[in-house]
Amino acid sequence: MRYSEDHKAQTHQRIIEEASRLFRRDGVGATGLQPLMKTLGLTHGGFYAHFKSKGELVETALRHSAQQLDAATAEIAAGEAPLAELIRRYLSSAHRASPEEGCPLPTICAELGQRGEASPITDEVINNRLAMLEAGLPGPDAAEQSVLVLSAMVGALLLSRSVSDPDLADRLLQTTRRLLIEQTSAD
Amino acid sequence: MRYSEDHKAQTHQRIIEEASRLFRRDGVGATGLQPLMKTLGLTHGGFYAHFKSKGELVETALRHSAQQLDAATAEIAAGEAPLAELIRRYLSSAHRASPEEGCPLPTICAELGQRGEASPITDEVINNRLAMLEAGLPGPDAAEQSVLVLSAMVGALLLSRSVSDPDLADRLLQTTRRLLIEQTSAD
DNA sequence: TGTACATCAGTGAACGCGCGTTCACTGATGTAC
DNA sequence: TGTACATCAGTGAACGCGCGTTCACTGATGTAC
Repeated sequence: MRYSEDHKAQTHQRIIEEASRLFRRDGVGATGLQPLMKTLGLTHGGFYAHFKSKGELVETALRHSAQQLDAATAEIAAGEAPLAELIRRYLSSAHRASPEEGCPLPTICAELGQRGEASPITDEVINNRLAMLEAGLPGPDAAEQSVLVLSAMVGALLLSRSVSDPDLADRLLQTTRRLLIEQTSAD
Repeated sequence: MRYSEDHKAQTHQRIIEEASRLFRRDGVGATGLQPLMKTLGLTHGGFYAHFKSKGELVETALRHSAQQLDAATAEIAAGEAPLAELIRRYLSSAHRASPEEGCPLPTICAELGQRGEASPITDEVINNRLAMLEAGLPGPDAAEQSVLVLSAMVGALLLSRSVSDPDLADRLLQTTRRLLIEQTSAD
């Protein structure tokens, strides 16, 4: 082989990681393969030595985002008051400002949802998030509450990111955060 | 003029209405001017007799969607238990199945939010929705509750539309609907 | 150890396509005489 | 009332561009002898 032993595997991984970031930041449609490869210091032709098509990369990158998210959540779950901490971080200004490192749901859902085909990965991500929330929720209706909490978190983050007035953006995030934390600890 | 008196005004309106539908259904980026004009039985060149650019149409069509939404909400507000009815309709299967006739927030936000510039129209739409919800909410913290309710509605609709398993889609919609209605009437 | 060869990750030009936009034009209508 | 002209909504070819994808190639490396 041309390069050192696992050079190809490393490049493969670098493509996935950068794609995972750009898809979340700009959306899948707005992320071109040419700019993506250029970012990695490569030319676009080489892409097809790694993936059959852009669609395959989308699938793989989305799965990568989901794994990354699960890892971050698991870390939080080890601490104390994990649910409140999870809500706090999800609805933080940091998460609002860095979609490329955060939850793929707000950015990706609207785009992949309606048009084309809805990938079963979305179901998987949502079910995972629901299960994690449910584990932290008290009471017999934890399963149902988890749906409301996830909806509110995704919705508030999405709205907050779309707004041009920074005060409104903060208010959306902070109010939802406060009410959700109150509500889930009081239950 | 070539055609009857207000022919141009009619065409102008037809472009806005069709664009308003397609932008909500497919997203702004995925809606081409050429297919749009073809749908109306026109050729694409004529578009620029009506709008300066696609961006101007986006602005206008979004405003149209917002007005349409306000009109529908005002109608509900005239009936009894308007808040519960509003939540019920927002989180209905009909709304899930017909994004082209519904709320522009889930489809449009993710796309227009981060990249490019966030239009102040989004702020306007969100502020309007918050005000309407607040009017229907009891208690002194109606303003804060309205933020949670809107976030949960938008989030649940978005997630429900992105999912491929119809049972999960229904569960997201129905659970959020039931909990929100319970919560807002108990308050 | 030194040379000849095979491998294959990455190169970069080229493809067809649809996009937003421009522009010279057409031709049915309303207006002027 | 009948004819000549001006208007301008809509036509359709053309533009440059970036997209996803293909493909003949290059050249540094590992392997065989």
